[in-house]
This record gives sequence, structure tokens and C-alpha cells, in this order.
Amino acid sequence: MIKIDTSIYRVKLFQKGYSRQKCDKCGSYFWSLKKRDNCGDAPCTIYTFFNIPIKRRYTYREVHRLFLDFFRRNGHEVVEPRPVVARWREDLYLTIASIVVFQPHVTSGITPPPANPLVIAQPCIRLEDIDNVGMTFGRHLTNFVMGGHHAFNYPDKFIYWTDETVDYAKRFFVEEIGVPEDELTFKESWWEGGGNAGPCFEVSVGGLELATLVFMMYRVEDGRYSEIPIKIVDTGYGIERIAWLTQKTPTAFHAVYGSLVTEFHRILNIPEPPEDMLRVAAIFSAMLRPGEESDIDELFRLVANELGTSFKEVKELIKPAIDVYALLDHTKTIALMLSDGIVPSNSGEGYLARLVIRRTLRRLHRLASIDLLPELIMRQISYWHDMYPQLYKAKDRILDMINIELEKYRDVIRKISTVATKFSRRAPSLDDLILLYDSQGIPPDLLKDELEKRYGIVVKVPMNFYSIVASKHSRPRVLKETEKTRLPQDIVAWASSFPETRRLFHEDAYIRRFTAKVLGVNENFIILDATAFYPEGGGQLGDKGYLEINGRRIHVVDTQKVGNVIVHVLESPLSKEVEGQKVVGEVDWSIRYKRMRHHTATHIVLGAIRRVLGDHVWQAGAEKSEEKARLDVTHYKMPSEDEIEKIERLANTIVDNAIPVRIHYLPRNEAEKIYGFALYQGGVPMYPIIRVVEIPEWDAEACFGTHVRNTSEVGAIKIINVEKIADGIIRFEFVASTSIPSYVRKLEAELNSIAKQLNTDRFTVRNKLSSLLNSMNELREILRSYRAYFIDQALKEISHNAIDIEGLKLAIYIPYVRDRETYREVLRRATLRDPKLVLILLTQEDRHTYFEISLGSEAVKVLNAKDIITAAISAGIALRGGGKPDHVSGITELDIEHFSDALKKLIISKLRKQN
RNA sequence: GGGCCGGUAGCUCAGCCUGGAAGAGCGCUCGGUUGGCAUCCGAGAGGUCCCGGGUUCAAAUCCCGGCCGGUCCA
Repeated sequence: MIKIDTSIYRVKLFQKGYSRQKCDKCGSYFWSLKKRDNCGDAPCTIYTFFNIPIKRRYTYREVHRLFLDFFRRNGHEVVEPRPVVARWREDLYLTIASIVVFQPHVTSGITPPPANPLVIAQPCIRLEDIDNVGMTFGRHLTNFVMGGHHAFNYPDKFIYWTDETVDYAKRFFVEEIGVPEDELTFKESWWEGGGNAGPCFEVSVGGLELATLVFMMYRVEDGRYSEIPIKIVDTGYGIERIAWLTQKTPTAFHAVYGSLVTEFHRILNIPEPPEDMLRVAAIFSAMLRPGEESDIDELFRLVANELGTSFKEVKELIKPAIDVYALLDHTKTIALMLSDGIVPSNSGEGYLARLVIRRTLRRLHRLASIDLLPELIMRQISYWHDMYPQLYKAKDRILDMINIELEKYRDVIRKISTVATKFSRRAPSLDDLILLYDSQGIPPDLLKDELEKRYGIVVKVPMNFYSIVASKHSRPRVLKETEKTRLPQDIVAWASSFPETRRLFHEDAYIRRFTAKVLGVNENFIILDATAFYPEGGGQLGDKGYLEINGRRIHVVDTQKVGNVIVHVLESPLSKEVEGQKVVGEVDWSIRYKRMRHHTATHIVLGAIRRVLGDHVWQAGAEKSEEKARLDVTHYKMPSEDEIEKIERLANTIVDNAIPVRIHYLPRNEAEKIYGFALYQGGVPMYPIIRVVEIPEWDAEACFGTHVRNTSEVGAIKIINVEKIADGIIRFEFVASTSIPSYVRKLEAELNSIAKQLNTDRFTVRNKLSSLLNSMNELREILRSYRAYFIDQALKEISHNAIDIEGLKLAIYIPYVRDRETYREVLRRATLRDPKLVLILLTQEDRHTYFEISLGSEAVKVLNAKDIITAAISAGIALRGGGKPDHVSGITELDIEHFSDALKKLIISKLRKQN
């Protein structure tokens, strides 16, 4: 934070009897009508709001309405809330605050706000404090509605600033909610987030922070602060907390979830704690410091003291109730995330959904049964259907996804029992536990329970286990993939100094030949004042073709863009002298036209997939080349053959219907209003005006690419491959138009070459193959009997040739078939049959002799095969090898005859020495 | 996006650290035992140790690259 002029906190309201005071506990400065010891915010105080008289009780929904109405009456336009998945942001997955709705386009000045000033009640999801939810009786939640009134002050247009903002807060709380004014405290503070910062007030009543009033006025870059031209009033009112304040229920969960609290208790078969106990606990819960888990026991102790009961009784009643509160919160968050189109996955935003689901299942598993999850979610869906109609609409899909996640979790539970047997003797170390959680998702507490139950083994799981795990992971930036250029750094810098290139391909996608002026040349990169060459973007590759300069023809091998400047990549460097001259360019039309058709085909296919699989389908990546198109989408399971066929058929219907493709330019706010955020399938453009490519009543996307005029030009669409590339992401590959024959030709060529290898034609290849397989099986049978016969003969030969030496038998075996599997079998059987046998196998290989020596079980007692090798080496024989006492193998430079003689001598002398 | 774990018989997995003749249980086939319910005994079939390179006399095992699955973190 930077040193700021604290006079910004001296707003007009405070002249009416407020005084600036310092908190005894945290040392912060705050403003209040009344003299106080502390800042009035948890954890500096316990909750006293239960004793503050408030005009009346308001339900959660009433507070919601009251908030919007108050600011509407005071000149703010009500703006519709957005999904909890931040589709319009490249750098954030979830909507974590109301201001997120206006970042970065409005806050950076690219787009005007939809209204100014405005008010919004934005559902938000924040997962940072997920472990504290429940424990703090509702101070922490993973989902909440942030009421925000915002004003954007431009240098030439001032709306309002600190005085009015603080005054609105006072009036809302005092006049609308009915809080006695002397109970309000305004704490001076500092806010930072999302690259912006500014001073703020935290508004509290009786220990409960109800609103934050931020005056966003700095940009933060590398720790440096600079003032921004747009000064933004960014406020956040906690609708849940305000409802809690007026209702004075023991917890915020009672105020928000009403009858669901009792329902959840009943379904989970967990008794509700007596209200007086709960209330005492709630009052002290203000002092809980999140993250300090020992605090929770301290809380139970305080409550037990206050009520004169035992610690044990308090803990046994309150602890399970805390779990119920967490489940109330988590199940609603899950429903919201899934209904807004998140698909659970092991990476990307889908992981965030899985994270909440896994935490919920872990708790359910410990408390009751994971099978209850679908029912709990269903209760949330029906309880909230008035505020969130999308929940009910997505009901079937939500349950489908939940059931898939349940099945995955059951796998984990099954794994626990397998893993537990590994630790039947030895308790797992901390490292073991971390490895198991990290790599297999096995929660340590569940393994601990299993081991204690089954083997009585005591396992210690440290309190801060999960933070130990988290600290083991590196943390790269939270950025989604941003558009990257394939140009060298210095070329990017060079190119950005040029004016915007006129985009002829947008004026008319069918322009192939054009005239333009050369603005700049740098080695083999060239920039023109206008071009019909499409630069890579939106998954469509950069154009190829050629430029004619002074009668010379130079190939363009690629086209890229740097901001609004288009850079042509030439095959060879060009002299700077051509700058200022006229050139004629021609786009390689055969490639470009195929790409255009694949691009339009991609929009058609996406529309078809969304209709067949559902609205949760979102583009996760795409590439369009001349030979095929690739489209990755979010979906929770592999589509069936049926669904794929349906998609293909539907897509081709759109082609056959010959629908004109419309392209229009719309201001961002208007485009979003008409088409929704589904516009941003391929990414979010950073422009005030959006280029919308629309296939009427089928698909509309913000898109930079070139498209055909009419869907019929796509010709036809053939899906050629569908695969799961990550959990929750399905890849579709398809070909369109005149690329289909080349695809078919490739298939034919493949089939023909197979047929040719099988010495047949492609129509009889199947028969040929099955007859080949048959004869292979027959041969295998015949081979088996030959091997048996061969082994039998070899065994006879060996026992016939074996000579007696010093109480053992020695045989040399030189197989005349090169079949390792067979002569290994000979070695094994021979030594098994005759325990006194020492069997030497020798074969001649390219440049050396390969040998194996096998000993029977009796022979091993007097002779070690490894010793034979060492003895041979010390006798000067060049050989390399090794093995076990009863079997060695190796190679030698000696030929078979000399080597076998030498070995024989060595073995005999060795045995003699021993006797 | 990054880290970690795994891929061996139809299934569940051991073996890998420390290289040396591919294993167990279940299932399957056959024979016996048993009135039946996960009966018992014996015999047998079943393998691209994920794929491709490398190191080595020798690779399921060690090294490199890839594919597939899982999982954690952002």
C-alpha cells in the first residue's frame, strides 16, 4: 500500500457528530457517532448485533429487493446479474465480486458502462475460505450475493465520489434497514485486487461487517502505484449478512436457507442443537480467526463455560451442525456452478467445481452417506428456483454430472481399502499420506479411520495437512491462455509502431487480389497499408500467397497480427528500398477458401453440439486448417455414437438450408444484450465494437475470422474423429466441402496398402484377414507340438551325452534352432529332472558365442555358476556375463569348441579342488 | 496451465528401489468332493509386462521420448 492523504476519509457525513477513533485491538482508525473501544468489526469484538434493536425482520429475498429498490430510487439503473462463471474474463474463472462484471473493459475505459451510476445484485462464488465455511456460523460463505452500486467517474464526466457513497450507506442502513445510526462504524482501510487499488471504508454493525465502500483510483503494476483516469466507486453489500442482522437468527445459514436448515438436519439425521447454545456459540464465533483450527475447540470451551455444561456435550452437538451448515453452503454452490455451465474436470475451471464436490463428498462420507448428495442438491434446486430459474432448467444435467462425480469418488473409496492393506504392519508416514492424497486423491482422514478400524494402527494427520500439500505445489499465474503471436519479440516491437492495417478480408472475405502500399520492411517481414491476407486468429491459420513487387514475385508463407497491425511473413528477406512502393498481393485461394469453409463449418457444428448435448457445451479450443477442422468443447462424458450421428446430421441440415451468414458490428453492451455471453466461445475481444458472425437462429459468436456468405458453401460436413482429450473436454474433428474427397482418398490409400500387403484387393481384405488369423492360430498349434517334440528330443540327447564328473553330471548342449523360449525351457526341464546336472548351452551368434549355464538343485550345493564365470575371467578368457548361483548367461569371444573345452576343464578342476 | 502417481493374465494387483529363467488371488476349462447358499481338493489354459528408442552379456525393472488413465494445485 502507498502512503495516502488520509483526508480522503473525511467525508461530509462525518461532520455531523462523527469522530475519528482508534481501535484498541487492531489499531485501525474508524468513524462513529458513539465513543467505542474497538472498530466494531470481527474479530476485534464479539457479535453484539443480536442485542441491537432493528426496525423489523427482513427475509433474504426482501433484503435483496430492498437494496435494489433503494438505489433505483436514488438515481441508479438496475443492471441484470451475470453468471457465476466469468466467461467475459480471460484472467479469472469465477465471478468473485460485482465489480468483476465490469472488468476489464469498463474499468480500463474500452467500453462505457451499461448505465452510470448503476446498481446490481450479483451472485458470486469465492472458494478461498472454503475450509472456514460453517465454522464461522455464516461469516464465510462460498456463494453469496454481492449488492454493488457503482459509479464510473471520467475526467470529463463526474458522477459522485466519497461523500455521496458514504451517505448512501448511512441512509440505506438507517432509513431502509432500521439500524440505529450510532451503531454504525466506518473503518478506514485499503483495498487491492485485480491490478487495482484504493482507499475504502468497511461498514460494520455490532461486529458484523456489512459493506465495503471502495474508491478505486490506482493501478498496481510490479508493486508500483499510478493514478488511473477513471475513478470508480466500487461497493459491496453483503445481502446474506444484512438478512442475518435483521433476523437475528443464530446463524446466517438460518437467515438465508430458512426451512432448508431443518430439512438438511433431518435428511442427514443430525439433531439441531438447542437454540440457546447455538446463539451463545454464534456470539463468540466472531472471535474465530480463520485458519487457526485450534480456535474451534476454544469456542466450544467458552460456550460450555457460559452455559455451565461440559465441553464434550457442546462439541458433540455443535460440531455436526457446523458440518450441516457447510453442506448447505456447498450444495448450493455446486448447483450454481453446474447450472451456469461448468463441467467438472481435472483442470481449468472444471477443477474448481470438482474441488467443491470433493470437499462436500468428503464431509458427507464422514457424516452420513455420499449417496445423499443428489437429494441435497435437488432440495437446493427447488428452494432457489425463483431466484435462479436456470437451476431448474439444468436439473437433469446437474444430476447426471453429480452421479458421474459420485462414481469417481466411489472409486477413490474402493482404493482406500486396497491401499490400507499395504499399511497393515506399518503406519503411513506423513510423506506417504501426502503422496496418496496428491496422486490418488485419498483423503488422509478416511485412510486413518480405515487403518484404525481394521488393524488398530494409529495414524497421525497433522492439523495443517492441506496447507502442507498446497505449499508443495508451485503457483504459476492464474491466467487463462491469452493470444500469443508467433513473431519474434523485436518484430512485435517494430510492428506496433505502425498504424492500423486496413482489413480488406473483413470488407469482403472473397477478395483474392489487391493493390496496396508498402509501409515497412524488416528482413522478411512486411507491413502494408491494407491487406486481404488473413492473420492467424480465432483458430484460423494465417494466409499464404504471394506479393508482386517491381515485377518480382515473393511468397508469403504466413500472416500474423500485432494488435491492429498485420505482418506478412515472406519466404526471403526484402530490401528496405521498396518502402513506399505499390504492391499487388494475391492470396492462395485454394487454401484460404477451404479454411473459410472449415471456419463456418465450425460455427455450424458448435451450434449442433450445443443443441444435442446441452448449453453447458462451451468451446475450449479450435483450429481450422485447409484439410480439417478441430473443435474442443466442454462436456462431461464421451458422446454416444447416436449423439455424434445426430450432431453430424443436424450440421448438414444447416448446410442444406442454405442460410445466409450475417456479419455485423455492434457495441459490446448491445451485443451482449442480444446474444448473451455465448458470444465469447472463441475468446473475449478487447474492443468496444464487436464483430458478430451470425448464422441466424443457429449460432452467433464474436469472431475475427473469414466466413462464407451462405452455409451452403460449406458443401457438407463429415465428423471424422471424436475423442476425450482431458476429463470434461471432448475433441471433435471434421472435414468439410472439397476437403472430404482428400480425406476419403487418404482412407482409400490406407486400405489399399493394407490390401496390397495382404496380397488382395480392398473388397476382399476382410475375408483374407480372418483366414490369415485362422491359419496363424493353426500354425501356433503346430508350433506348440513341434516345440514339445523338440524339447523331448533335446532332453534325451542331453541325458545321453552327459558325463559323470566328481559325483555330478556335465552336459554340453548346442541347439540348432534359434528359439530362445524353447531352449530356455530345455534348460529348465533338464535341470529339474536331473538335480545333479550341470548344463552348458552354447550358440554361435554373429561375432561371438552366447552361453547359458544352468545347475540342478543338487549341483548348486557344490558348485556356484557365478564362480565359474569369475574363474573363467581370471583364467584369461574374454567373456562378459553374470546371473544367479543356479543360472548364468553371457557372451565370449572364443568359438564354441574352445570355450566348451575351457569350461569343462575349469569345472572339473574346481570340483576336484573341493573334494 | 503446472506437479505427482499409475499402465504386468479376462478382473484386482504383487514384482521395479537393489537388472539375472514372468507371479498371486479371483475368474475360466477339466477331474474329484458337496443336497443348496461365494463348499473343498487336484490339474490345466491364459502374457506385445502401454508404445518407441537407449544403456547392458542380460531390461517388466535403469535412462530418454511418446500415448493413455487417474489425481492434486492454480
